Amino acid sequence: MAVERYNPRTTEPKWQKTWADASVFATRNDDTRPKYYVLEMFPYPSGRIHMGHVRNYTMGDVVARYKRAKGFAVLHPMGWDAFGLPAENAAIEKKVHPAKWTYENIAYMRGQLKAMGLSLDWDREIATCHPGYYRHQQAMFVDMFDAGLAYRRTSKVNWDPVDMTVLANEQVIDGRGWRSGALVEQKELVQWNFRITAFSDELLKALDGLDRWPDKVRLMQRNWIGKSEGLEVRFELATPGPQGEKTVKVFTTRPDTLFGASFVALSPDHPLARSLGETNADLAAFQEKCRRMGTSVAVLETAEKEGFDTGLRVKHPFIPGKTVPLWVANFILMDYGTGAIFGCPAHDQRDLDFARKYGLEVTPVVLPKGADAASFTVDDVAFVDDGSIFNSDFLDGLDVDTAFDTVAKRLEGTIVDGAPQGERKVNFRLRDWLISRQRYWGCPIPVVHCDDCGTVPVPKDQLPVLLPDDASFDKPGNPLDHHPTWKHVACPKCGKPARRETDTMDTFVDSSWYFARFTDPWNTEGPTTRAVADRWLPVDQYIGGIEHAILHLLYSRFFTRAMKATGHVGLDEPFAGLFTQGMVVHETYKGPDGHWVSPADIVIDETDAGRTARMKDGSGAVAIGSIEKMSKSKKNTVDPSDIIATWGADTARWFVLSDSPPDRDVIWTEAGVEGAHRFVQRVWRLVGDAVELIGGAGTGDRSAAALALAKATHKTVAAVEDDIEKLGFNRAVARLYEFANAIGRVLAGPDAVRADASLAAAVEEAADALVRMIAPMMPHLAEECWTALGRTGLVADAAWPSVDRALVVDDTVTLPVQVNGKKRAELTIARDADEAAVREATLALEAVAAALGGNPPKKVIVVPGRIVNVVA
RNA sequence: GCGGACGUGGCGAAACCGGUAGACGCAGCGGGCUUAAAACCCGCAUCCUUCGGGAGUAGGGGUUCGAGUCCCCUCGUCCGCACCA
Repeated sequence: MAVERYNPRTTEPKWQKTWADASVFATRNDDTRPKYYVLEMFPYPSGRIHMGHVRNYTMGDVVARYKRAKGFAVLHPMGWDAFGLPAENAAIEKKVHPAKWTYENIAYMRGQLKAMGLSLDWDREIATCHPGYYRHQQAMFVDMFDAGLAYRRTSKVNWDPVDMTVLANEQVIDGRGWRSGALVEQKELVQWNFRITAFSDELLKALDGLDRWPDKVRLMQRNWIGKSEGLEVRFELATPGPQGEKTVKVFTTRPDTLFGASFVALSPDHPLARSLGETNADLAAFQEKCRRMGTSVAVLETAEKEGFDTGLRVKHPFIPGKTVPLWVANFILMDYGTGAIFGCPAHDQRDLDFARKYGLEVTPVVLPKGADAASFTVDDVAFVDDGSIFNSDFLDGLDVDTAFDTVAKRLEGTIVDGAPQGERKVNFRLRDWLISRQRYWGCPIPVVHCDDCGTVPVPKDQLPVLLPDDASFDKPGNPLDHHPTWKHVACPKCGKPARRETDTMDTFVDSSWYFARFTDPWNTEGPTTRAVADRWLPVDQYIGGIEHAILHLLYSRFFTRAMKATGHVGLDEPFAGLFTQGMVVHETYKGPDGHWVSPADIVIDETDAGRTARMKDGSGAVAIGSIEKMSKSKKNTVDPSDIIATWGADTARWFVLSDSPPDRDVIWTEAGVEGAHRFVQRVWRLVGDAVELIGGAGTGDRSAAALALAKATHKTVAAVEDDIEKLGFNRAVARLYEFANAIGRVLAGPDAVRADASLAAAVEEAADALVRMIAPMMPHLAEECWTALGRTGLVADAAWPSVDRALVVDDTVTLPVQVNGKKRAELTIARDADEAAVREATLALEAVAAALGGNPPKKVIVVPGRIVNVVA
């Protein structure tokens, strides 16, 4: 028997055409079967797909094809997150219009995705930069404006004074603009925001119901929202501030430590700090220095803690005559709480670092359990846990919670400057969502500014507000702002000359509702068609990178609520199931000249002595570096198109599913790909070999060999099904390898199969099941095998094999037998044997008897179906 | 700095609820087939060992009849931090 090698290069395009011609994966909105919506995070059209996309879309495709086989009406669409910075950078650097650049990238990447053989409904394809998409986004912005969910306020941005442009945080490198190298300044602009904080509590509470989300993502979102219950305390200034300020309001979650307060600190942008700065040149210089740090929280908080003593003092609320100094400090954020804190160094690490640096008092007021009040001191490590309060007058002896309440009650009842000195307050870390971007390639914010009428939303019948095609990118600043005519319009209300808003929306807005648009992308009247959206949503399984754990997912959760409030959808939570997949990583290599070199240019030699590498062109030895995220700068990328051209899409798909658990990083290796390809050929050979032996009528009782194979088949189907349901693709792959080995062992003896009709029938069943099971993972190979087996139709339309439960469970089990927790023997016994029988059989074992040495066991622990442990 | 995760053979991993650590794959080694090579097939493979056994899941401690799994501490790596997507 000679089976030709399987040739993916001819086979894969053939089946892709077959699927496309028959519209196999086009989903009808009137399909009445139970629905299943599987979605992968749509790509940014950067130019070419990368291995991360291959992994992400393969996983989604396995789920989509599996659910189709299980009888669901599957919605599995694809689109493009098409607005964004790189298109504008390309316009500046390569003089190509962002639209042209973007649409060309989309065309190329669409071809790459199609070559992967994904079961996508391409009829629903959308691009967020298309007016047919963003017009609806503008309409929803107007709805949200009317509902009070969109508003303007002043916020800080990173300003590049040379390029005269706003910089993204990633464009600020060591405090300087990435292109100009100029020191970045903080600048205040009036900008548009979405009122996500209106939903703070709800977004927090609803996390509990998202039981098909990873716990880590829910925890990260919980911490991000950051609900904390505390107290606002107004400290009285010992002498009034320059504007006559009498008090400073701080927010604290630890009022119990008030007696340990040794300073009060203001954000450099706190109104009182500002007014003090007006008359104090040194303070103004300090504030100026703080403003040169950019706006990134990570930078602000990792910077060396610095402060400035204003010279003013505030009165301690409880200790008559005591005052503490008022500082301005660089690590106090104006956006959180009241922009001011009181510092209790003994019980807060950051305050302690600050106090040690500036020689401020450190008074411990919470005593750890068992510590001695007379000798307890705090040196370099703050004590932040619970304990009993001391050094604190009327709080002494109380625990932290009780002291909190006592302080709160006392301050609520104290009147300072005409108001209670303390007020209980629930504070959130979550800030409103700043959506204004001073950029061209984004969705224009549909608003007109009129001197008489103020801020006027563009009426819906005048939407979309289109981007002008003829923008110029060679001048610094926002192309929309310096466009000669675009922003000059008549006020929609009074008709007088007015100005368009020139800010565009954050691209996170685009990706906050695309999943809803996919349900009816053909609707020209509105963003969604309610009945259709309500049928398909929520997304049953959403798959994407962990890097989106907070922002994209939280914004989408908010936007869905906003869409509900404005009547566009009928649900709160867009994603019922979430899976976050790991990255594709690769070894790095440095060539003889010390520069990074591409894996495509080297050869790896593996021997007993280890792995070495050299240049393919013979130019010298290559140093093998660490395994890192694929990146252009380190040249450790692999182009999916090259892989598909060389090995075929099925090989690439199989590899990214096989090697690592899907939520962990997978290391791309050439050897691993070769292994995956060997399996492709192996399946093809197995099916070819099986075809020669099957087709007879397998009737009557099964032989022992046939029963064994049938059991292997049904156990494998049950296990693979379970694995795919849990997205454990690497486990499913391992089981399919084992199953192929089992089939291979039977096919190695073809004469035995020919002599045993029941075995031939079992082989046919096994081959049939194997093909159906690999179909979601290697769809082209599966179709080819399906045809070879003589099946009609497409395996893409075939059902998932059903499991005969009677063949999955065995009559006997083999239990490990431990003595004192160490394995000493095995016991094979009837599966339904009761505990007494297991105990008796265990004690009769030679190894157990020897270990006991004639003494009775102290204890025998029998865990049914699992283990026996004898305690001697 | 804050928040979140991860760490198991030469390598990627498996072990689902606290119950046989290392399934499956990669690389390696030995053998078969072959004039030869590739492909393919079979086998060996955590470490130490006096061959009885002992040690072992980043390191240290704890709970338990039993810990890779639970708890505490330490170390290392990775992700996010609000204008990259």
